[in-house]
Amino acid sequence: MAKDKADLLQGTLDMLILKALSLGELHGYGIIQRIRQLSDEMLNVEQGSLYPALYRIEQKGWVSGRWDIHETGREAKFYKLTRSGRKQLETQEASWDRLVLAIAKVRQAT
Amino acid sequence: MAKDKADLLQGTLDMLILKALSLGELHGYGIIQRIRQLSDEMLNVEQGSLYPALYRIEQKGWVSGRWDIHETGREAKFYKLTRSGRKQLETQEASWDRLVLAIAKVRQAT
DNA sequence: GTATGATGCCTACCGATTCTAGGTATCAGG
DNA sequence: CCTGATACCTAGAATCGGTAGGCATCATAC
Repeated sequence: MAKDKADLLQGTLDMLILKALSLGELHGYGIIQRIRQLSDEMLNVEQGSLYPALYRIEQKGWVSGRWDIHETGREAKFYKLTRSGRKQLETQEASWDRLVLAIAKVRQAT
Repeated sequence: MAKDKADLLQGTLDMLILKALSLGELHGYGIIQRIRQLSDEMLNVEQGSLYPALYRIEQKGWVSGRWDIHETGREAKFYKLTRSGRKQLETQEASWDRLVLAIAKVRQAT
């Protein structure tokens, strides 16, 4: 990965994917681009990370996918957040906030 | 793990251990307690996570351990941060900050 | 006095997840 | 025609935290 790109920590990718999809239906490749763009190029999700993750997430019922043809005329598999997925996003965001807070507490210590 | 305790994300444990030791020499069991206490009971590091992590970190030269007897009269292995470990702590804190910032950016999106 | 829980160390294995590195195909632009 | 971007996928490596066990000592409670 490029030196100015941060590696993800395990457990954050699901949240990022769900968040990306919460902004609207999107296909896999587009999810990568959206995350990269929203993070000001700081986060780069590898394809080899994304597709297995999407599959896992779909198995859990958090997203549903369907093949379609988008405006450019090319086929792609579009994913949308399910109701359960939206709930899961909230849960994961809350966990993330708790973790960030807890670590901040430890780091405050002198 | 107790329901009000957060699981760590992979990659955060090293930073927490280094931070705990940056406050002063400590033995393994004490590191667990210090992290738990500093985080207001939000972070609970399991022994099965800590000892292997300590070993890894020592191999990397970030901490150095020595057996000693502490005030209670019991033996314990005390670890202290090395110069390299202090530098590593700074690096990991910077990475953590970047990740938190990047994820915050993604989450801001509407 | 003995049972229990806290302190203190350790290891083996499991499970989850991300990355690397490959593969395939289409399409636009130089 | 060749390259890079778009778009999908998989296999395998590597990492790492947790679970579950083991061992020993000590203080406290019953």
